[in-house]
Amino acid sequence: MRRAGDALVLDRFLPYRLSALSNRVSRAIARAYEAAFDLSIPEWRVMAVLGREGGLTASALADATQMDKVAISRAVARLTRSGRLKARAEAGDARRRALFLTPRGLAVYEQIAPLALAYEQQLMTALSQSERHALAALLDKLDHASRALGDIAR
Amino acid sequence: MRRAGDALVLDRFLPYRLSALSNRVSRAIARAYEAAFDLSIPEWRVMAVLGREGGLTASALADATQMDKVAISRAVARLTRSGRLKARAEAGDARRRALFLTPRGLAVYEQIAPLALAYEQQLMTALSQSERHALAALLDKLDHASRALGDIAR
DNA sequence: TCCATTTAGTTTCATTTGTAACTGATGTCC
DNA sequence: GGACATCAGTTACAAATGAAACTAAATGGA
Repeated sequence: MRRAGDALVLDRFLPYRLSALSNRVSRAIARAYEAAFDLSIPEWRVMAVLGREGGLTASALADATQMDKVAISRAVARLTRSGRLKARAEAGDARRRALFLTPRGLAVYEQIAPLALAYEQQLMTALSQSERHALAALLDKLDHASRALGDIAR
Repeated sequence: MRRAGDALVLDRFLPYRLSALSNRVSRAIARAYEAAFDLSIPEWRVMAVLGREGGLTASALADATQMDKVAISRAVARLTRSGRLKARAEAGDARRRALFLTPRGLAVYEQIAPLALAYEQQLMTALSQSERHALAALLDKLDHASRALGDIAR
C-alpha cells in the first residue's frame, strides 16, 4: 500500500490512471462513431440526452452532459446542419429554444444506443456483477470528492 | 442493475462517467500546475517520470507516460527552453538522446511531487482503505479490457 | 557494399477545444 | 418606465491536440 511520503509513480497515480483509461476508451468510441455515423462525441452526447427526452434547451443540455455551452452550441449547430436535430421557439422566452431530434436523428440514435451499450458491456465483461456495483459506487464517491476539490482549486 | 436492453442513460454510462471525472480532476490539477509552476500536464508527466529515473530517451518516455511521441517532443522542447531538462547524446546511436532533469528541474519536481500526492490523498479521503484497493484493482482490469477493445475498434 | 526498410524524433498543418467577448432578450429595482 | 444587471446562446480568437509528412540515423539483407 502507498503511504504519504511514498514516491510518485505515474502509473499508480489516480489522476493519471483515470486520464489514460478515459482517453483510451473515448478514442476507441470516437473512432467508431465518427467512422460509422459521422458524429463527434459531443454531438453523440447531445443526441443521447435528446433521444431519451426531447424538448430540452441548450443550457439544460449543458447541465445534463456536463459540457459547456460553447460545446453544446457547436454540437447543436452541426446536428442541425446534418438534419438530425431541430429547434422550436419556446413560447414566453425568445432566447430559449427547445431542441428535438428529427425522425432521422432519432433513427440514428436508435442505431447507436445499442452499440454504445454493447461496447460498455464488452468493457464490463472484465468485471463480475459485484465488481460492477463496486465500480459504480466508487465513481460516485470520486465524483463528489472531485467536485468539492475542484471548487477549492479554483 | 442495468441489463441488456435497458436505456442508455448518460450519467450511468461508464465511458461518459470516466471522461467527466477525469476531465474534472485533470482540469483542477492543470490549473494548479499552470498557475504555480508554468507547467502543462504533458510537461509535468515527463518531469514525473524523469524525476524518479533520469536518462530515458524520448521513446522510453512515450512508453512510460502513454503519450505519443509528438506530445513528448513538445514537452521536452519546452522543458529544455525553460532550463528544467537537459539532453545528453547517447553513445552508439546518434538519434537517441538521454534526458535528465537539471538541478532546477529536479527542484521543481521535488516541490510538485508532494503536492500531487496530497491532491490525490484529498480525492481519496472519500474512500476507505479497502475501497482504495478495490479501485486500484478495478482500474487494472478496465485498463486491460480497454486495451483489448481498443485494438478491435481500430 | 549498397539500397531498401525501419526507427528516433521533429515539423507542419488541420481540427478541436477553451476562454473571452459579444448580441439580443429578459429580469430587477428604484 | 428607464438604467443596469443577468441570462441564453453565438462568434471570434488563441492554445492544445492529432495525423501525416518529413529528416536523419541505423539496420538488414542480397
